[in-house]
Amino acid sequence: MAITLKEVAERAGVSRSAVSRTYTDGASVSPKTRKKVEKAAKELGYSPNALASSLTTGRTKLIGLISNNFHNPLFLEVFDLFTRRLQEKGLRPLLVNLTDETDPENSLRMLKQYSVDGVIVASSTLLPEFAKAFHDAKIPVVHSFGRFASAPDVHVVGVDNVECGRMAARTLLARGYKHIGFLGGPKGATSTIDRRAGFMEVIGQVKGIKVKVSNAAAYSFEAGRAAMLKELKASPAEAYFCGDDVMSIGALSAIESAGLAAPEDIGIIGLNDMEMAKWENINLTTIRQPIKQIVDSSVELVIAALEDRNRHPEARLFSCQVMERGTLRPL
Amino acid sequence: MAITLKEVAERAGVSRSAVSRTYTDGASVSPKTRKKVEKAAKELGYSPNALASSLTTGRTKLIGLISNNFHNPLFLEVFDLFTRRLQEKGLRPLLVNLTDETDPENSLRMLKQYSVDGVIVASSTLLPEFAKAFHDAKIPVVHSFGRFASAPDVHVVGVDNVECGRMAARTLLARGYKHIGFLGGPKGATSTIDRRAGFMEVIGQVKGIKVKVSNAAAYSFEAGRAAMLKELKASPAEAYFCGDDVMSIGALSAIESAGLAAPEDIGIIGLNDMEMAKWENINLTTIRQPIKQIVDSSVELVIAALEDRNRHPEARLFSCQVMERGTLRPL
DNA sequence: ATTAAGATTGCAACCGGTTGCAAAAATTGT
DNA sequence: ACAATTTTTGCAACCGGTTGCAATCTTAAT
Repeated sequence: MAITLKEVAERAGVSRSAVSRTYTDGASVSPKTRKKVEKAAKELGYSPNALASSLTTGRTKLIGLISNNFHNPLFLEVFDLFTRRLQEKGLRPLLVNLTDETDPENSLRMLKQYSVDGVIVASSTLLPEFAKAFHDAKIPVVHSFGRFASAPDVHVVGVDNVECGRMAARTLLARGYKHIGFLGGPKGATSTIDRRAGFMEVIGQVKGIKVKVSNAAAYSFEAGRAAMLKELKASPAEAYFCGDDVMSIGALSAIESAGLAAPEDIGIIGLNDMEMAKWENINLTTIRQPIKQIVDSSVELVIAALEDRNRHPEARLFSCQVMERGTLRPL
Repeated sequence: MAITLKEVAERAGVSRSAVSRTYTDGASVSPKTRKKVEKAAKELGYSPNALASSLTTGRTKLIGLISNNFHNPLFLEVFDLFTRRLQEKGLRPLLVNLTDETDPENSLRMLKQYSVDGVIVASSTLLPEFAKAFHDAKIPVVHSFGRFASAPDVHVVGVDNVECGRMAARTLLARGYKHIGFLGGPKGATSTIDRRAGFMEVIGQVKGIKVKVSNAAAYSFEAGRAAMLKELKASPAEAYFCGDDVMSIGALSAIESAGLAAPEDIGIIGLNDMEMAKWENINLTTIRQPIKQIVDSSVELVIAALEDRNRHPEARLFSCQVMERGTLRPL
């Protein structure tokens, strides 16, 4: 077993409180005792047990990081950013993979058992109700990449998907496309619903534009490819706004398989700007989500939420930006 | 604050021990008390505090999952598998991102503070010494995707990289390539060193084969692309064994940029078989690492290690397999 | 030198559980 | 019905820390 407070205290010839106070900042310890304690601690190789201390302090510095996006390369970047940022802030991510099998009920209970200080739900496909369950259980929660609401139930950090839809539509129109397609993610996904609304709103304001709407079965390569192959059989549009980058790459692959090319025959604009999008052989024109800012802001917000448990639910939105690359014809 | 044991005990009209025993399997409780306790617990919404119990039991069911591969898409799959598997076994992954800035010392201390039951180091680029530090600190550790050693210091689960190198060489030779290239990952990476050894061993046994060896700066798209662009300037080989799939895709992109094609002009064989490798527009011939087996075996091994702390360090190797796709000329 | 104020210290109770032990209750056998 | 077992139960100590409080020690001021 590891070295304990008591052993250090004995070796240093002081009380257990003295040792404890040495490792609690703001506590009163004389430089002399501190020195003695630190010496003893070093000799024994002592490091305080964070879990034991959490018992009395009520803080574990554990943050539940919940996601169900373990197949979207963007989320590898997201996890990278989250883990780094949390580490920087002295917090530890307890990772939960919300697969279809694990029922949410269960992961909530588990996170309660480990008394996490707060929870970050990182997913665009998860329902707001899920995040709300934590809120109801009095656990500070922020829904990262969640759906915007003007009076949210829980803290949300993400992008305005409606605006993304508008942006995509404007981008396509500006390039003179007259017959355009919305190739969304799964029909039920709130992100898809919102983007579609913004998209149609802009298109609706312009005369003489033909629109096609369809949905892929998932935000995945295969689904994107399948959906585009289907499009290509019926009369395809001139350019598509795809659900996300992975789907876009699937669509590009379908276009290529059909002996066509982007942007010459069909234009594609994606969404996310994951690292891969700028690989030279993909070179995808896409709408960038500022994931670093979203992550940093989420962490900041969860910290704020656990400092003030009654903080009013807040929505933080970041604006996206078109990354001009090679899958849409030039302006 | 959450409901505690004591409150449940009072409500159920039993002692605290009775409540505790209700949630400890193997403990002796009569069906009658159990029922009373469960009723009270349900009414109050009680769930036991795992951290408090860890104090006396010495088990947290927390497993440190350490990695530095947050830019390799394969590792998203790996994390997916690890989190699922650990969850299935009732264990919780505490994720640590070992960036260049965070010194290892630090993460060791942190994991001690959270008294994780065990640690899984998931990385092929991390030195065995790092994993050993945990071993020395008496924390059960398995180095997943680590370097094979016949008398390992610590549990290792992975593939035999020397054999992978041989396999790659044989595959290229079987296809009649006479001038072949080894385009490794970073020079110091043990995985690269081992694969190169196996590769050269096989090549050395055959007469009349010309070999070129070079290294990319990292297991990354950019590095793979840069390295291949450099190759293309000097007289390139007919086919290359690339460090991994991401590098391979970078190399393919370089080939394409140069107006050449794979496999017609230059053949490529990668390593890993990440999901993306089978995307139709990539269609990479590669050597598959059985990551599911590696992950499952790692979890099993870390569990075994924490049940028997004196278990002798063990190396578990899995064999790889060539995935025949479209970037090498046919047999 | 004396006193008041401030800083430091140790005691003991507590955080939310677990567990060895002995007493109490239930079960078994005759 | 009674003794011998076996099960169940509560007490109390403990896990590794924190913290309010009162006692002690310093320091500064008169």
